[in-house]
Amino acid sequence: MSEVRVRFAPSPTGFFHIGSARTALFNWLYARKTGGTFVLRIEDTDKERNTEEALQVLIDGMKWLGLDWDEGPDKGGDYGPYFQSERREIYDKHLEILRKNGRAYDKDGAVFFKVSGKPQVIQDEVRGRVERLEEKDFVIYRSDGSPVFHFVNVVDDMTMGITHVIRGEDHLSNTSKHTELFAAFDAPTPIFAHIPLILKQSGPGKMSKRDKGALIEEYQQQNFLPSAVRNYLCLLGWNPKDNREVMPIDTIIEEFSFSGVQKGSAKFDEKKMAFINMETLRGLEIGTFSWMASQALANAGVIKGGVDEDYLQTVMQLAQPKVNGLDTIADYVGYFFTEDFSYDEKTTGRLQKKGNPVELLGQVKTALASVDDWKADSLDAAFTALAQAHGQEKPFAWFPATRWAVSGAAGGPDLLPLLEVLGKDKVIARLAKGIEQF
RNA sequence: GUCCCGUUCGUCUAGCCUGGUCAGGACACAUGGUUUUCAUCCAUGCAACAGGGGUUCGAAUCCCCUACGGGAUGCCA
Repeated sequence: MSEVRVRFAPSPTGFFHIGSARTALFNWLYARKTGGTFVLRIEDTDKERNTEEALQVLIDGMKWLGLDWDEGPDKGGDYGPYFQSERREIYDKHLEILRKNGRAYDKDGAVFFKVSGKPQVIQDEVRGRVERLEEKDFVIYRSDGSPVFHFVNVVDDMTMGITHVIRGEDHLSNTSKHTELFAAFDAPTPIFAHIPLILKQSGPGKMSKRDKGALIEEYQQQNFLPSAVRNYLCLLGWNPKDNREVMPIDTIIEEFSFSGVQKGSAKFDEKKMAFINMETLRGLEIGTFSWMASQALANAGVIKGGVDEDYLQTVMQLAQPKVNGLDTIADYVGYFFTEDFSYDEKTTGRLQKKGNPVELLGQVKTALASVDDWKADSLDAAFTALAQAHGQEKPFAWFPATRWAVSGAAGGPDLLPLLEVLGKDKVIARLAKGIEQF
């Protein structure tokens, strides 16, 4: 373990915002890169909003993204408690220090902090030297007796031995308040790194919880790969300075540095997110892919109960190179697992316009019924023989109707392997069912 | 209003520190190809240094100004 101690200090609001998630991620990356400690501290001072469920959303999201913490809720640690609501004694003790220093005074029923009047110099790891004068004394305890954010934040960072404060740029202007406080406690100032904000993809301003893609819960629900979401989030505001984009997390940890962090804020791009997700999906081991796909299929109600592992994996071998997301996998390969699939009406109409599907399907059914060695090669031979019997070189004329009859769709995996995997009985039965549709 | 931060293709960005490359890559988009089909794949194309002034033989790169965007200026966090 190195000396580095970083923290993520969210306040549980009932949702996990993408911007918060990225702040957590950058802290986590830095901790893992340096062999330091990643602390999760819960800023649950707002009694009204802080429910058990709200905390759970946060914890689920963190776990889903694979951002494990070394100290915090469920983990404990030597610097607890890790809930601000349980640290009141510590705050009050520190208020007394400031009072003794002559840096805190009462006014209008509240407690004010007396600023030094000196410009605060922040050596920011991302932005370089930033200088700002904190002009006015500010409130550290409200008239209702509760301590305010700036005060508790500094006291917590100080007492928890935080060495690096990595947070959103919206806190850059607040930093002069914080350095004033650290100095007043005669405590060393942590190293700051202010990371850019994530802006909404269209229109002005930062992502708000109402924007599409703003909440980690959405990605969980839509069966995005957590590693892909995490990868994309890394790329929003950081890059390894070469052209690599889709990378394993170990590589990102290895390459991560503040010099690679962007100064300007970045717009969220759902298309790129989807692309990274697809790329990540393609790179999965077939076993992993099959397992995840089966979860998605089960959620969609396509799979009920157990499925034969070998069959599942064979189907997924066809699907993996072509599918672009797990949220649509049920549409793409659902018919492999259930007879309860629907025929695409547009395709039905198109087939009727183009020729006589009933006749075509009847011919295919007869041709395939006599195939005993049910392999793609033999099926190819049977189709070719059928074509040649009708004076055609290639059997392409029979393909669209066949695909439609067995899958209900106009597109999908390669037809012959598809038929092979589906098996003779199902194919013959579905050809018959297809004929009845007209 | 004041203070702080920022600004390269539509988007994410490389290049800037240590001036000299047709300003590179990716997503998106367009066209063509492959494919029975398709959500894949391949090829090609489109497209940017916010504006103005300096410094310099030469500026995306260094300096200044302006504009625009964001943040702070709360007894919110």
